[in-house]
Amino acid sequence: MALEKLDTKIRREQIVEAALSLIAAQGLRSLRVAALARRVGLVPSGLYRHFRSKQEILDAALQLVQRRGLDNLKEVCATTPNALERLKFLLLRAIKMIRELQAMPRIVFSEGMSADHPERKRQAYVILRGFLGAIEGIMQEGQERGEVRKDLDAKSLAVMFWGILPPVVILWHMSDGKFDVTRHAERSWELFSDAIRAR
Amino acid sequence: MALEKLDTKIRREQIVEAALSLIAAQGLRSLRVAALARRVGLVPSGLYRHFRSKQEILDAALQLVQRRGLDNLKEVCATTPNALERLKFLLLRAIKMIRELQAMPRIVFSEGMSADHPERKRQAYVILRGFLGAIEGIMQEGQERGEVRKDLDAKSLAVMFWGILPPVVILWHMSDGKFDVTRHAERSWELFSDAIRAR
Amino acid sequence: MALEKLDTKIRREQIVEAALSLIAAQGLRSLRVAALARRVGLVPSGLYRHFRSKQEILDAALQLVQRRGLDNLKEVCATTPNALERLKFLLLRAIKMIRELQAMPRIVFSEGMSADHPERKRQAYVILRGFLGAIEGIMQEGQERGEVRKDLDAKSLAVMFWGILPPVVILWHMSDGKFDVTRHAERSWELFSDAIRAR
Amino acid sequence: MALEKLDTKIRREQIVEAALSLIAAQGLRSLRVAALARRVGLVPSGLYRHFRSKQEILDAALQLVQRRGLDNLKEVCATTPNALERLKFLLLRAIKMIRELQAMPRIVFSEGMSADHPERKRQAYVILRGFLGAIEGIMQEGQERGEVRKDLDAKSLAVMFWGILPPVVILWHMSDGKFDVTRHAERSWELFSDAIRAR
DNA sequence: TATGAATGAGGCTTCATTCAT
DNA sequence: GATGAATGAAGCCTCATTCAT
Repeated sequence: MALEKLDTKIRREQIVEAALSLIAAQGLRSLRVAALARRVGLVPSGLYRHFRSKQEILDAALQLVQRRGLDNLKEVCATTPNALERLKFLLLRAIKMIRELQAMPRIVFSEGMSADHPERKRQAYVILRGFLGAIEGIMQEGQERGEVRKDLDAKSLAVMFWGILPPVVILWHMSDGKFDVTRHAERSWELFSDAIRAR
Repeated sequence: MALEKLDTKIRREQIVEAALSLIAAQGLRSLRVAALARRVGLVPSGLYRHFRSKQEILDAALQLVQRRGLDNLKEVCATTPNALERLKFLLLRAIKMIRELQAMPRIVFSEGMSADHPERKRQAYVILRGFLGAIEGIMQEGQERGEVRKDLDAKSLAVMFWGILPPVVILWHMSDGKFDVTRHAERSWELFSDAIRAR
Repeated sequence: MALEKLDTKIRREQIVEAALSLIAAQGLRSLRVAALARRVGLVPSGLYRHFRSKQEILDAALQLVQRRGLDNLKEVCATTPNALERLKFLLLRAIKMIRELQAMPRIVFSEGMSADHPERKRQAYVILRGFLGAIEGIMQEGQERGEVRKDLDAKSLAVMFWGILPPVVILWHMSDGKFDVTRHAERSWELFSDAIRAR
Repeated sequence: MALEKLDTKIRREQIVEAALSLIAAQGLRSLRVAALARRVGLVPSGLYRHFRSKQEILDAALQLVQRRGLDNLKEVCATTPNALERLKFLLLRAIKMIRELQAMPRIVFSEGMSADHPERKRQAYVILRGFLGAIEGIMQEGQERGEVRKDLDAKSLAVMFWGILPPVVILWHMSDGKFDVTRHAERSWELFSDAIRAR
């Protein structure tokens, strides 16, 4: 219908964005190239001019997720040197992204990840470890700066911090958005930050 | 091949168990009736003597998950009246079940849940809320008995407690079992129980 | 359940009768051995003690239909020597049988007849021709006895007479029994008998 | 094999035509999408580009049958105002169509009609009643114009006239085309038209 | 004689992908 | 760059039938 011919670079972005959005809505395994094509105003076969396969689109989506996450981290770190503040901002951003772009966590938790292609599962794990490493860095800095208790393992704390997200996402999804994620995240954060704050 | 004829009651158990196991390994959406049949030494159509459809198998799996969870709760509550001890035991049991029967969380988080049949999504949510309610009850009792801080909302605490599990499961799965779930769960528990313990 | 062990002869009759009844209700192609078995209080595999295959049951049903038809003819012919009266009685009996045992026409018209096994199609044709032949005989006698017009071909008249039935059955079936078959058959008969009556 | 790509409009026609032809040959219940696809030089899944399901193909076939029947009626009515002539032409056309496109009656009589989807049975009945209504109209006009006996019910006459067809079709089919339909139809018509002609 | 578990062929449909236009 | 027809693999399920008990 549209028959609007767009540059491949623009198309690739559109497609990946649409993929993320659909994954957010329905999960990775439910992603159909037909639905994806429709979303960008194309016909299924049209996608194959821009990507060699569905897999390639998924790979690109994963990379986008990584890039966004890292951008988030960078921006947050630029805002304040305080570890607890950084973490709080990070959490808020993540929560906001859950609403806007729920795909981010879903693409990472997704079962499709493993079943289809162990390759991508590994890749997702690498990405996740990257995040965890970055958070661990923040934790360590916080310990060095006397903001975070030193008797706790920075690595464990990083996992715990990140761990606030999954249950929130799950409840958000299972309750069809009725569960108040922001409130719960805030309460979790209060308890958690109180518990790890250096006294 | 096998042609070992077994009673339908036994077969049903086998099949549900196998389904849970496959879901644990590959996710709900990846569950194929062919694989399931092979697992129990049957031909695909053979399953249909014992269940009317794949859906029915999934329903049975969900019910089994629920039953096991409730049994866990009951047994744990019978062991000790102390809220924090109950929760700790509950967590340990859950962690053990993650190893044995990782399907339990996955069948609940699964994206397939929603996409395929909203019916089952709702059902899963009901089950989850049942657990959360039970945990909330334990928390309240704990507050009344002076074991748990009274300035925190029991409902939120229940969600937070349950929330220890999802990240653990995810990491366990993504790391192909290399992530040390027990250790992490214990550390999370220590931090959490310290934070909520009445002073 | 029943586990009532019955003589094979009785069972065979039961089964054929049930087959006819089911065919009457749903058509030949829709006949399932599971349904058939249930109808006689047996389990599917139980049928195979009495018949070697579904085909054999169908063959037996066809033969029963033939036998009943011939019995009808014989009885009617015994009642009166008058051709038109014989035909009228025959028609009334057939109509009554459509209600009671609609299978008779259906098994003959059935599409399954041809598709599955040309053998049976041929057989059904033989049976039908037998009936038509008998009716033709009645017509000829009627012509000889001066009851039926002699300028018409007895064979054609036989087909026309028999031809009253199919549309009646079709309408009966399509209208879910709401179409008044008796009335229509009577009117058809009046017109037809008037038209062929010797003047 | 063929890999001849054809326009969807053409394909739809081809497919419906092929469906009608296969139904004519083997009956509605015997229609397999594999056979249908082979007939039009496609692979089974190829049909699904042009129709959403087998049901849809069947619906289209039914509509085609209706359209053809109505076209017939219209053309015949345009030829002559005389009721008996109209009916005769109509019969001849129908007989010709039985040869060409025997599916037309079969799709209407089919048992599959009822068993599979009561919806379609109802639809077929509506179509049939449409025809019967049209024929009734012709009869009434004929009565008004003094061509047809007024002492007979137009509705009944319509059913009787239409009723000439089913036995003809059945015999044609059961005899594998050896039964001379044209001759029989002509004789039936003579008897019938004589009987209803106003004197 | 009857049961019920098991089989294998075959049915409809979905979906990622290819290819000529 | 985009379309739309076609493909083939794979998925779920039905059903007649066999066989040990």
